[in-house]
Amino acid sequence: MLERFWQDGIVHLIPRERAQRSTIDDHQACRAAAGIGDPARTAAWARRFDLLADPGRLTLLLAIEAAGPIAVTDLAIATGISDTAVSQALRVLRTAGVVEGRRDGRVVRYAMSDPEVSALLRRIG
Amino acid sequence: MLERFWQDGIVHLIPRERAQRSTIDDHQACRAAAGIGDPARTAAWARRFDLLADPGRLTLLLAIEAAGPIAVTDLAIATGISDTAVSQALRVLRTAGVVEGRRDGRVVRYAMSDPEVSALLRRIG
DNA sequence: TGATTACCTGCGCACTCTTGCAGATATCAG
DNA sequence: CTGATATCTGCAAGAGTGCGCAGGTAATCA
Repeated sequence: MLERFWQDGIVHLIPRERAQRSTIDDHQACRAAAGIGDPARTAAWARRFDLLADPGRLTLLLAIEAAGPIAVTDLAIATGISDTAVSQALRVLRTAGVVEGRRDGRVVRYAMSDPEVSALLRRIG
Repeated sequence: MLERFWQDGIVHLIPRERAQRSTIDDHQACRAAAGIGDPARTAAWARRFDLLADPGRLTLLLAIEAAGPIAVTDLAIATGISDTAVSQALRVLRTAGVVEGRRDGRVVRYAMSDPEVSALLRRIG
């Protein structure tokens, strides 16, 4: 949470304790601080990117995005990843709320459940 | 590199060695395989996401995207990250080709150098 | 030249994450 | 019930990573 305060007649966004050391360029430092935005929002996006950062998970997500609700076995065959690794990856993605699985007899079919991630995947696909 | 081949009169995209185990749904497995696309492309995106996955680096990138060419010291002050950590993060980003620094006297100003990442940052900002 | 500023880098610690193996659970077929 | 299929889950190994500390380099100023 950055607090606004005045200094030299200009609104600054840098907390006082950090501003003690002289900046190279006040204006740019303030624009940078403004560009960061809400730390919680940044953390949430970092978490999303972290989920997409593993080649195996990214491949699985691209497959799920393309093939809609799809069984674990079919994902393993389509991607060439061992079914154990697929199951582990899906657990991580499920816990994070990025995918969700629905049981149908012996089969569990997975689909995307985070619209932001879906949009991101369509953008890079 | 997936190869197309015929089976049961339908074009499949699953390599033969994986297709030995029976699929739950052939059609969906093939759509999934098609959705994966080029593995090299997927790996490149996974690498990009990995760079964005660290909260510190993501914060720095948002700051750089917002404030254009900006000095290391100003980045440290604006983000509240130690200058050592900023320098380390910038080295990683520089090596990956996401940012580039230009020297101006004692100061090195950093700017974005990967349009894809820039677009991504503007999208979430 | 010597001091200061701005930035970079090697090292080491602590932490996290992915994966394979082995075993457990759940559902269906006979 | 028995066996087979589909999926899930602990555990341990191995690799990778971010950060602080201390020290190094480059450029400016007195």
